[in-house]
Amino acid sequence: MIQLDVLLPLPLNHLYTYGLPEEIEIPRTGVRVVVPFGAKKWQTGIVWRIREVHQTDDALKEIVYVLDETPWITEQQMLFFDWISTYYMSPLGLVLKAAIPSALLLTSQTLVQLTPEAQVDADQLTDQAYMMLEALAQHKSLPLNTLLTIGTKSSGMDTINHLVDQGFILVEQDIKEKYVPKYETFIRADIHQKSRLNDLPPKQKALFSWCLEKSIGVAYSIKKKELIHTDFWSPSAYRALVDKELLLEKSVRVDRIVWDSNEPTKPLKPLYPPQNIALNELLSRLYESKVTLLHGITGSGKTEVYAHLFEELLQKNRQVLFLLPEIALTTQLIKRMQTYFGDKVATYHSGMSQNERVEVWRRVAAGTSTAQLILGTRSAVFLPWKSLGLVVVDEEHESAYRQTEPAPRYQGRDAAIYAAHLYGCGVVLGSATPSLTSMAHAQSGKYGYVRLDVRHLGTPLPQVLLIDLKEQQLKKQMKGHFSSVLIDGIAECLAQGKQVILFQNRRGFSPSVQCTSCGHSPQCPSCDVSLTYHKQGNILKCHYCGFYQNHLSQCPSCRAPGMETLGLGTQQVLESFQELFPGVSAKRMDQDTTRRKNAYQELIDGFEQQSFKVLIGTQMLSKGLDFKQVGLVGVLQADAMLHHPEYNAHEQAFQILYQLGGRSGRSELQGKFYIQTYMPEHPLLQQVSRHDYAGMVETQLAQRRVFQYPPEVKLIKVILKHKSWNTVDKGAHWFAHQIASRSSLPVLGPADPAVARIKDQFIKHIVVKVPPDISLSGVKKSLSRLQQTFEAIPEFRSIRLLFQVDY
DNA sequence: AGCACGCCGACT
DNA sequence: GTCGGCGTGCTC
Repeated sequence: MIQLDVLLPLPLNHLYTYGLPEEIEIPRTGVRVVVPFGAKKWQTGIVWRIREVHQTDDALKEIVYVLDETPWITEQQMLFFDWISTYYMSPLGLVLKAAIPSALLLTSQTLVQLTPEAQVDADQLTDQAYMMLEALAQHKSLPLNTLLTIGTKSSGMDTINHLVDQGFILVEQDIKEKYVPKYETFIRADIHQKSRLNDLPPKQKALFSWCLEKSIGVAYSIKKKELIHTDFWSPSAYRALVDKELLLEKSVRVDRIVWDSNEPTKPLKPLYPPQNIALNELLSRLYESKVTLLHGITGSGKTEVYAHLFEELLQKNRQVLFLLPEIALTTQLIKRMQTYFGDKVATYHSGMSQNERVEVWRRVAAGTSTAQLILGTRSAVFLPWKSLGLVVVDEEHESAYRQTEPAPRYQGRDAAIYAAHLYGCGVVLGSATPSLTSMAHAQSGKYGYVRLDVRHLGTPLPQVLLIDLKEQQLKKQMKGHFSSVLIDGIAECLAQGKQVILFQNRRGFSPSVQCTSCGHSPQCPSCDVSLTYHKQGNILKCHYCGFYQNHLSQCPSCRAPGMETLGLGTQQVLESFQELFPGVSAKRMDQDTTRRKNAYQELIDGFEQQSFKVLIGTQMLSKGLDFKQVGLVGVLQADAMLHHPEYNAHEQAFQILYQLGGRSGRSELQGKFYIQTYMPEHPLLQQVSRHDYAGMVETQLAQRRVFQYPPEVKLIKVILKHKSWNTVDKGAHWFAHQIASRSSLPVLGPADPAVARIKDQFIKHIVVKVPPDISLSGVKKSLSRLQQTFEAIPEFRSIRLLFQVDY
């Protein structure tokens, strides 16, 4: 008997075994199957293993359908998914769910309908049963969930079961294929009917003659869409011609992702000598299938070097993965690649429709010449590569490569490195400010290191000025949150006709509000955070669970008037800016103003085309944007970044500030970079002011060594959540104690995270440090075992426990 | 993740 | 007495 081990896209840690009915042929591994799962549900899964066993097992449920002949999941992907699951301690089923376009997974919806010839005796029925049958009589068939809303809930299922027993209704599974191929209507004119042209009424005549001309020599060459846009279009005339069979329609399956451009591709730009040196070094390392760090400062032209690398591989018919932290921010980059490589370029990211994802998936699996160069976000590593030749991870230090919620909680950059290892190809990690971890690997020789440090246009690095807020306040030089130095700088810059960028790392109007008489600050009822004031709608909002309430001018606690806004957000910066510079056009860019589709691009385009002079925003501003006319970048308060409680706060602060500074002065003139701070003597800010990346690396790596943080040790975070504080607290202490007593590993916590309660769940963190001489996989195994023990304790059973590896 | 089952307080 | 809330356990 053949048994199939099936992987289901659910948070389950096991494969499920099914029998194969005799009439179904043995499928290949990696194909999709539909299996019964649970009481009355069908699920789509992937055949992971096939086994032949001698004794039959009647208790085993059987496969319902085999959906494919050719697998959607390759052998290499299976290995890769397995690695992700083990390394990041996430259920394999969730890796599958994250990896495969959901359109490939079917939905089962239980449908209920009346048995056609059933004789129903209405007197025998309960009211509920009667109402259900009535509803079914009207609708032919209804989903089970809909039917259950009729009458009282608790007895619904019983009633339905009863009706099934009596043979009045039928219950069936209706599996719908979610992936819908796209069809387009093509038209051709019947040339043999040309003689009838003159008998036609004018509208039809015009349309038909146009089509005739287009149809010469080529059948079905006219797209209906195209026809609609001509001057001859008339729906009624068209209908008439189709009815007379003068025009013939044909529906053709088309790809969604064709690059719709007739522009021929352009040759690559020639490289400057330093770029050429970097390219040659990268090429020589590439074929050793190693990881190389390309450390290229802002403006050094890394992208052109990548393009030359891509060309080299595309010519050899190899596939290339170009990973980007966020695709929304990279329209310029995609366009640039398309002008070089045309339809070889395809994108893959969460913003695409599921159907588009499937199209890309198919092409990558088939190894077609279109979609050979994939520009994608982290999920693109899961594609079914056929001949992967190179992975480039741009801005490798970006935290957006890490997925934290939901599981699998993986690091896209590191996953890409493992994938490259699996497919036997090289990796290039690019950044102007490489992560400390990558830098440490480069120093130890584990990674290759290529430096590209000449700004090819000769633009000098910006001049950095640290503005001491304490001193400015003493001298009464502050106007709101702007120091006079900054104001003067902005005024001078604007006078020169240049643009200004202002950075404030917080969204909303201000982080919180507080009563001036009793100090009361409205809190979220479900999370341990103060509500944030949003001027739009005059509301207080929770950034964690979305709760909001009206902002009251009277204190809800002491009834005194005078609720004051605290702290500083982008909205407030914009307002004070406009008070200081009336008439100067300014806009803000943060999550609130860019949530709408295309809003981000519109802002960027507007700023680029100088339709406004000042851009005020959050972190988003530091990401690879290229504005030619920015003369000054100002940071309103650098201190909050440095006080962040994460172990890598300083590394991240440096990266953000350094990249921000790079936005200033991109053409021949030196830009200005003003940073307001209460701690101008802070070593990290000093390093920022000297553009001293190397110094920052040295200091921070030394600190990490002393305090035992990555890359010195590996970190695993254990997160516990429960609605009762007592329960999580007990559970977290138990867990931390067990790790400490069963191993010699350093354990931090249990500790409260910055926000200790979200959506009514109390949260505790435990951090396990794994030194290099201890097996990481061994530690993970014991943690998983400990989790099982933990979950067997009744008191702790309802605590949600999850792991974050290399966070 | 769903979904059923079972236990318990709140109402016609 | 039923209704519906949620906590718990299972899915080959």
